[in-house]
Amino acid sequence: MKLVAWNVNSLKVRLPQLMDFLATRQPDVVCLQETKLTDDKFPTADIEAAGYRVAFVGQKTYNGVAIVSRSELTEIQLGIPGFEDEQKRMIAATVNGIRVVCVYCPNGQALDSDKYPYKLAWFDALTLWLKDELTRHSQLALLGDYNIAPDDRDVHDPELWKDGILVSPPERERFQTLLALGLKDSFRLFEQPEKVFSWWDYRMMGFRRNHGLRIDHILLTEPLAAACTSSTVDRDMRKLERPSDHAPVVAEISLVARESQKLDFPAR
DNA sequence: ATGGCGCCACATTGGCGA
Repeated sequence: MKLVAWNVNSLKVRLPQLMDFLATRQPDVVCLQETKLTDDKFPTADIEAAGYRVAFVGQKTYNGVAIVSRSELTEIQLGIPGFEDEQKRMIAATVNGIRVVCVYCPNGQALDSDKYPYKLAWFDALTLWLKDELTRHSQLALLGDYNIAPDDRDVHDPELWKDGILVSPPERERFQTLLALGLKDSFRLFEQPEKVFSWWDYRMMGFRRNHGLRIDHILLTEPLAAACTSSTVDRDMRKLERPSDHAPVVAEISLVARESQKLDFPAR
């Protein structure tokens, strides 16, 4: 089972790339961020014609998230329960027994911006809800654009970014708090090359020079982490004409391993 | 290295992203 998170930076502009991605990569689940579309403009027909189902929630100009899936989507949740928010940044659904949580976490803009405390509060609300959600779902995947580079290994030039937005200690603490819920960073389950990133600035030839950050992540609960066979970044999508500034991140789960896990360690 | 690029909207410039 192939799970993907991709910040498309406008689904209107990137729809042809998404259609090509579905046809060539054959993913099972794709979590999209920054669709930037109101629900009445969402391209449901195109996605269904490609053999996928989709659940979405969006708004004009900013934010917007969606889950594209080969299999049925049930228990769809829009927004973080208990957290009042105009911004459409979270959608969750159950697919093949896996609770899929798709997030577009706030950017924060700058440490002295009003958007920064909002970012921290948003993560706290997400964590509080996930803690509850995890009591009901042993198989949960948290995918999306976290807008946090967890470690200096995830930053092209740690000195340049030191203590700035996306890497500040309070943000990194929020990421660690998610891991402390029992989630694993799928990318770090495997030996990886150095300087693998998921986002590169459009300016200054950021991609060509690999001046990037790893801020898009797929976190997995233990049963899914044990069944995870690979976690990679699909850099080829960043090489296309008119690319998103983010590349898709991909995790593969062995359904056979997942099933044997369930037999070996039944839910308590 | 202040910006640079790309996307969006009550647009032809400014806000925002990261």
